[in-house]
Amino acid sequence: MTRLGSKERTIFHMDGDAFFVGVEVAKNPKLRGLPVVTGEERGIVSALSYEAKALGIIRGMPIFRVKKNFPKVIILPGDYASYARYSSQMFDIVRRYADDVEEYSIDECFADLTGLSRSLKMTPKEIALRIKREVNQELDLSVSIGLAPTKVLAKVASKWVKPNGLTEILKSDIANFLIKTPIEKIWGIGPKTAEFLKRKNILTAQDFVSKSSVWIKENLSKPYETIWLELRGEHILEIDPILKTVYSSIQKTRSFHPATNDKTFLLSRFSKNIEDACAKARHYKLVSKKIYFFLKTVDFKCESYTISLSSPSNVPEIPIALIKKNLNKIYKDKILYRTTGVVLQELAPDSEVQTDLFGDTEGTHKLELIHKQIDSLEDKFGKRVVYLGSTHKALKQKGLGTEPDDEDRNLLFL
DNA sequence: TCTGGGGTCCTAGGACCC
DNA sequence: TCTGGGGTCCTAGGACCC
Repeated sequence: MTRLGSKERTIFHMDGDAFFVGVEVAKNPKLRGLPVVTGEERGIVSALSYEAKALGIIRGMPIFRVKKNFPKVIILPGDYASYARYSSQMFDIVRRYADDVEEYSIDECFADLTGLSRSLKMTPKEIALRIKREVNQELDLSVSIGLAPTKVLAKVASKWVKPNGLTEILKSDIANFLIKTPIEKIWGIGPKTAEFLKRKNILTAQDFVSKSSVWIKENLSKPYETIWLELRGEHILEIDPILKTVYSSIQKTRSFHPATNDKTFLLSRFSKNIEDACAKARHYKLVSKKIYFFLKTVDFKCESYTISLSSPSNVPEIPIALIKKNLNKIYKDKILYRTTGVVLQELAPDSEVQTDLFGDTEGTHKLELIHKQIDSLEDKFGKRVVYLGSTHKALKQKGLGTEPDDEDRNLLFL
């Protein structure tokens, strides 16, 4: 009998190199070797090639500045359908070798290689090399891979050599890596905690793991204790191979320029947020019990309010009316706002919710049927062939979002 | 990094109850 | 009239991730 608990693990982490741009180059090899950025549709750089990085461009830089200062850079809009396709092909290659693959984000995955060496007659490093080569040859994508006893260490490893790297951290060798890892580079330690730790003279990951367990418990919350253990080589975080089809919340937010305090306009933005969020909820067959909505001011302050629905729903009409009614809870006259956003919370599968047709005083059921029809129209004719009249104003302003001209669109007034 | 959008998880503290 | 100690549940908000 083997005892899994006591066994050394080999955790694999793979990270796409400049993934969005990588896919663009794979789609169009003429772009190879050129400075390329994506994010045109958002107005800021979301991904950039290493050639673009070498020029001094960074993530989040406004596109207009790229155009002005770096006229030779190729600027592309995001093509998320392609990214998703390449992503799943990439993960499928990992699945040729490992059973449990966790799709952590569109360009990252974890896998447990423990025990595979025997059956595959390869070392973990050889397996990783095979995966890397297959991703390379079949998808024309470059990835960096880390191998280590835990997930947190595997993240350290995959970042060690980039792009196109392969790094293994052996248990006996952990300290050598941690000495050279600044505290703020550790997965799960963000700016706030890094600042706190630095004030305590903890500058590297090695400084961090040298602290006693008591000190960690007294000074930090639970997630940091997990990180502390994992950095010491103790396996805590499991690989979670369940595919993401259930959301616990769905969020839609959009910023606009210039900032405004025009209530009618803000309401139309909320209307669009709600429409989009509800469409996604219907797509995943989820209904929401609570609507959280917020305004962000020009100086990035947030005012929010939560509304509970009398019955779970995924149609936009009722939430929109409720936001309209409650807007004054968060809206102040003289303040300029730059963002509206909504979050559908407490999501549950719509099958679990009994539609109470007799108590349906608000006509919810009818609305659900109408929206199902609209959804299938959109499948056929494209997004936003039909939308609510209350959203119209949000789409009217040009250059705000990604929407095409709306001249010949159909409005639905309810 | 002068700041876009979409997520998750954890905690402190209030409300309420015995 | 004043009062202890403890539990649960919920919510808002912080921190972090890609």
